[in-house]
Amino acid sequence: MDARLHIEIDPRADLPPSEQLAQQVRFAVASAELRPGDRLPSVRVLAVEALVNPNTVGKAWRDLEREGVLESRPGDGVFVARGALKVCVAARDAVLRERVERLVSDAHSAGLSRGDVQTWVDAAWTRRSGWKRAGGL
Amino acid sequence: MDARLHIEIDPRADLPPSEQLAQQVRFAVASAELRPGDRLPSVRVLAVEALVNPNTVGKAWRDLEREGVLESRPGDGVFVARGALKVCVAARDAVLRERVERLVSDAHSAGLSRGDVQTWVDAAWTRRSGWKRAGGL
DNA sequence: CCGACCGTCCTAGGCCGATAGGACAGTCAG
DNA sequence: CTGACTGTCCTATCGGCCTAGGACGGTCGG
Repeated sequence: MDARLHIEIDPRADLPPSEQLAQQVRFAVASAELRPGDRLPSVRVLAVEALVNPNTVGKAWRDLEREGVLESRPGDGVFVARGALKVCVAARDAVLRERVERLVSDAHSAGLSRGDVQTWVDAAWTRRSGWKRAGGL
Repeated sequence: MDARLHIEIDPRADLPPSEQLAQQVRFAVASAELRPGDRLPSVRVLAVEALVNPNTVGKAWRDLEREGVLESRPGDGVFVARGALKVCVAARDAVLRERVERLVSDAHSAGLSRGDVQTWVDAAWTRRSGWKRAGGL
């Protein structure tokens, strides 16, 4: 039931730490790495691991609760909510499609060809998953 | 010689306005839309068009000058520097490859397949450039 | 020379988010 | 009950970045 998730926060990234935290949870739920009923690390424990302030973790948890991803039981812990998977899959698709959109838009206006981007995506994917066939998960 | 570039700033984006400004100039140079010797709009004029503060434009111009992209001639204007193209192409590739890397990394950890991303990229590109062949510009 | 434009610089303020540190109540094992 | 844990809340404070407004000197056409 207890989830051990390897959170990695980059304080210098474009997104604020609390949002990085929330997104990593959303993605973990969407990929079924986190499942409804799982208990997340406590605010203070995760704050130490992720090298952020407990309030920052609390903000992420609160945001996710408002989205229906988490369920908070004060005095007990925070848990992945029942309808979380559907919410997170939708959020994941929206976020990543938007990023693809902006990437392509910028690449296009910067003078890159379609093939350049395709090649880079392919190379990055291969580098990450070795030589497995397309159709991961 | 005078460059008319359509700058679009989103004050709510992840990147601060001055950085959006700088990147749009870098990309315009990389795509040869802006060429060495071209004069850029004055700080105050562009500030009005982009709906930002003149100081914000000034900061972007200053950053780009430090990179060797622009050349500032006080009392006259700012111009695209001689070695700008090489610098901007390198910067463009670095920035966009990094974004591809993070996109693929996130998509992978979020449970998406390689085909999902490839399809999205392809669709986005086609939507943008109609049905032209690969190898745009 | 003069005036309009240019980039640069400086001070002050506001906004947003993370940080620091503490206080509170609920839950649960011993 | 006690103590250790849980989430929540509140008040500063700090930092980055944009905003506001003004002042300075250089450049150039008339």
